[in-house]
Amino acid sequence: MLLARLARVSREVAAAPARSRKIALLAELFRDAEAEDVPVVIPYLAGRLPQGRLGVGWKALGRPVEPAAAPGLTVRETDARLTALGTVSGPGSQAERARLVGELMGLATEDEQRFLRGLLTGEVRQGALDAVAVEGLAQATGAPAADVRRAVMLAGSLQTVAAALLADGPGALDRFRLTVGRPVLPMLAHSASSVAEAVEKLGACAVEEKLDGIRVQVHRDGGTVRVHTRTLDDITDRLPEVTAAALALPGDRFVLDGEVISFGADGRPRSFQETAGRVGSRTDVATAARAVPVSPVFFDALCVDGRDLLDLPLAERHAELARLVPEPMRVRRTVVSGPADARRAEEFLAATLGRGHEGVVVKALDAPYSAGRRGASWLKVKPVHTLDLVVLAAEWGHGRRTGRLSNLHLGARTADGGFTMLGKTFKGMTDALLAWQTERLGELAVEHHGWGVTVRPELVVEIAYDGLQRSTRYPAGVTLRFARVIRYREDKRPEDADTVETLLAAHPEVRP
DNA sequence: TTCCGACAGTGGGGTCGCAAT
DNA sequence: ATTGCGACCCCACTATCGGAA
Repeated sequence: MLLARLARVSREVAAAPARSRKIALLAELFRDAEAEDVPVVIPYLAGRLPQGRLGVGWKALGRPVEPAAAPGLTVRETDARLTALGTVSGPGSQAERARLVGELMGLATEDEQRFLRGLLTGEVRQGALDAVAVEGLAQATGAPAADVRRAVMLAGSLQTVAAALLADGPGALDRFRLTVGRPVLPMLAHSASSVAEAVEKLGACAVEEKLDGIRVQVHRDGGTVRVHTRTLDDITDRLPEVTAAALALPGDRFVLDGEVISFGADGRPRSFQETAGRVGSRTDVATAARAVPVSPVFFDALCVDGRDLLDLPLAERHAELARLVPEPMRVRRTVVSGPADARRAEEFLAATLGRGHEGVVVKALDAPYSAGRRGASWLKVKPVHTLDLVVLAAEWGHGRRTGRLSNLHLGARTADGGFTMLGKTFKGMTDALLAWQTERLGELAVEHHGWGVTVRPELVVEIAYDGLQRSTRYPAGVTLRFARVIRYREDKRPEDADTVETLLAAHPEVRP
């Protein structure tokens, strides 16, 4: 199959607003793909490369290359060239990668170049990723969409399921069961603004402490342990403590879900930055482990003694977890019978925050483990802080925000009457707000740049954030975590904005 | 008919590893 | 030795479609 066909379908998918139309377009393409092309066609139209990321970003893409006049690239040749590109390393590799990318682009038409750039940067912007591709695959093969989706979650891979399905038909889906050693996509949580709201929605529930670390899925099959991240990356080699802990448990074949976090000598959790730095270290793991030892803390069991627990209610899965994993290696929790009991949940949240943790996750006791989904039966609750800050600049948006000033530079007042930048945010804006701020900031602009505008520091905006973290990028030595816009405060003047001093005083645990 | 669940898009900051300077 | 890029951790929020209620 020619790459040009994929590029054209991708453009049509992007242009079709209806999800059903996107699915139909993908299904048609998948039906026409030859068996050898399937392992490439499916991920490409789901906006991903089968090889994963190749070390090519905007810089390596470089200057535009003169496009080919007529399409000639096949899907298979493209894939072969990108596979070769992915193996390049060592001195001179950046230039070599750029050369190979340029060579490939030179063989591609303008349409194909656009598609390839999207794939390489991970931004195809066609309004369809894995979920829509799954529906398309189901339609192309006549298999029930729910069954295909479930197989993908259990396989942790769309292309594995696609290849099996197109080769052997819907019967192949039965092969995809929870298997120790093969990671499944983890269940995720929605947010709730308060514990009371969460308990109101869920009824009888468990309230568990939310640790600010790295999500892990741990598989043990006899003497073999594998540790995977939320995106199913294998990080076993970086976390010897987790392997040791899993091997010490009184079970032979199990899959556990939990968090890895580092505790300080005082028993309190270290900052997310410290834990993440440790988990990210892979060159000298032994040294990193001495400096920042980590502990696994589990909250769910997907499989125990080889028995699949996914469809059991949380209450039963937790009973299995408690049988296998001793107390200190489990997340603290309390069980609440319903809204009438919500005060106990509030107290538990307060105690959890007092221990230095991030918040809680409220989970319905009767809910199964919805692998790969952001189920409504898990609700996280974290305290939110707010500040009044001043807009110092704004950047032009991309995609659907093209032509709008989007990303705001946020400043806090300093003692000398000036402002210091604390970070940026693009979150929390409606289309109407984007239009309004584009207009208003245009009026306040003092300098126009390619990236946006700097403005007179006059507009006050109320910002929500999750906490402070240390920063080497910003002059105050701190930055806001997960900053988002609540609303503009036109009733406030810049001299009413919050100061760096009050901000630092509110977060004594963070020292710039 | 209205409501709501699921998705995709739009980017944020930090840290590490690696190659280039 | 330092700098810059890319990958991958953490993530919030809005718009939209389409099925559920």
